[in-house]
Amino acid sequence: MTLAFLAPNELQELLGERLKRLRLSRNLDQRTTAEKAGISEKALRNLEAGRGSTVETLLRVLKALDHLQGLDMLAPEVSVNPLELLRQPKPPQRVRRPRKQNPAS
Amino acid sequence: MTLAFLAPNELQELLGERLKRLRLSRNLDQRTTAEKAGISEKALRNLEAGRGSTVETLLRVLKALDHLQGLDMLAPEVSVNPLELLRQPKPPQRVRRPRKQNPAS
DNA sequence: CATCAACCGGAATATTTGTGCCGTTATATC
DNA sequence: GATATAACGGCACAAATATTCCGGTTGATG
Repeated sequence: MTLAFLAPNELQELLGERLKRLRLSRNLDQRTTAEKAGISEKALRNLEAGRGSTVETLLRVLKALDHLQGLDMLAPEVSVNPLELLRQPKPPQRVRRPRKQNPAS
Repeated sequence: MTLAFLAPNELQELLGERLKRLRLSRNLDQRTTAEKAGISEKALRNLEAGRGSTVETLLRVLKALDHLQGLDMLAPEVSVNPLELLRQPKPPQRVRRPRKQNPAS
């Protein structure tokens, strides 16, 4: 809940700190981690400092830290609810907003 | 385990698909989601298509979808193990690799 | 089956991030 | 303490992403 009150760059910093702790717990230094991830040391430093990164950099680092399972929680894979499956043959591909009403007629 | 075999851009696509499903389950369209996140619709489309995004864009969208809790699983906050706390006053800030040996002497 | 809006992707430009290199800081060990 | 080196931050340039605008496609609904 407390996370919801943080600004985007504060969230980035928080994420960076946690990734750094994760790396340290794996007993890896920035050099070998960056090398394993296929990115530059500077990109890793920027990520850990919350200074801005790409999603690709983030995923590469997670993979290098053997922590890709975190993805499942970020956005869980579909659970095929057997009950819903009978009533909705195809899940909605798009959202429908209520039609605009004629103001006065 | 199966995630570990995917290439970075495949991971990005997978993440994008899941985020899109998450948005649809919230019954939100791209326009209002992007607006709520403070980004352009195109940036959201690129994210959902796994076409490359920044960490900031990702975090903004997660926040707009009320799914910041996913961060905890991505990189969990420190659990202050009371036992370790006694023996390690300060957690290591850096990793130490074995010292270079003198080849022959 | 016609309609309307949600969704999509391309192009041009602005902004941000990555890379490589550097000197500096600081921390774990001797 | 002295030392080795992991970690840090700045800068210039290359590369990637964001924004804006656009026309086209498609799926949910009347």
